[in-house]
Amino acid sequence: MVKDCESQLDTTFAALADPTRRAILLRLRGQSLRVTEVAEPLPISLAATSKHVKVLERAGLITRTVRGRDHWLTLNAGPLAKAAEWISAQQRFWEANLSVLSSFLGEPAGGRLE
Amino acid sequence: MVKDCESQLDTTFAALADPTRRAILLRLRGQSLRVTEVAEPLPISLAATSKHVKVLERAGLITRTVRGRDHWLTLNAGPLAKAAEWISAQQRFWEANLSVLSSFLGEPAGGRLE
DNA sequence: GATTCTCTCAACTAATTAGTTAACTGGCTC
DNA sequence: GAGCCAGTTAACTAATTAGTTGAGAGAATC
Repeated sequence: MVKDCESQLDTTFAALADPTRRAILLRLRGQSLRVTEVAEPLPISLAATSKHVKVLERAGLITRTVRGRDHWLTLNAGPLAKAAEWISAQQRFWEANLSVLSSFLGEPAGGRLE
Repeated sequence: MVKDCESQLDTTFAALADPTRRAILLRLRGQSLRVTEVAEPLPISLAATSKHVKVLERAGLITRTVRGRDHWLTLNAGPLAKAAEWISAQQRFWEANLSVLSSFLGEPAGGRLE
């Protein structure tokens, strides 16, 4: 399934919106873990963890390597780079926008904002 | 309502997960717009747009200034910076993780991943 | 003051989501 | 092969979400 940039951002940001999934990503920094190991500190069932892992995998944020009965999970930063790119492109206009805001604040009431 | 860092990330990423809301943020780069103006190019109703605006506002990504019957919307990049920070903190470990992966790939089958 | 314009809110629907428990598949180990 | 271990899947529930239409509040205009 080929996913366009827009819908990849959808799934990436949606995956990052859940604190449990962010915790999983944080724990995978610098180490590969099995699903059970990922689930261990979490206050939810293994089945629920398995679902979160699947969401992260479908978002391309982690990679699964099956070895026998163990599923090893590894970080995959590609989509993160795309997300960071979107945000920084947005931030590039922040300064310009701040000046818009300040000119508005300094403007007499009734003036147009642009 | 004071929101801790974690739940702020929740609402920020959740707000960014919707393509309509990202489109709204893109359109607000460098200009303030009224809700109707924001809604105009969108293929949804004004009421639906109003809801998206409220989501963005509650996430702190935009600021609303009411002037008479017009609601002027302005970008607010604070939460974006927090989100970018989280991602870049995560990316800081990408290189380390790549080396983990490559050592795994070069390892004979059956070896441990860490 | 009647009308029009801007925007929100209420009520509803359909779809998605995070969680549960229980059952199942497949691999490892006595 | 009997039993255990790792993990997914199925079926269900409760909550949330994105959208609709219709009504209503307030401000501007004629």
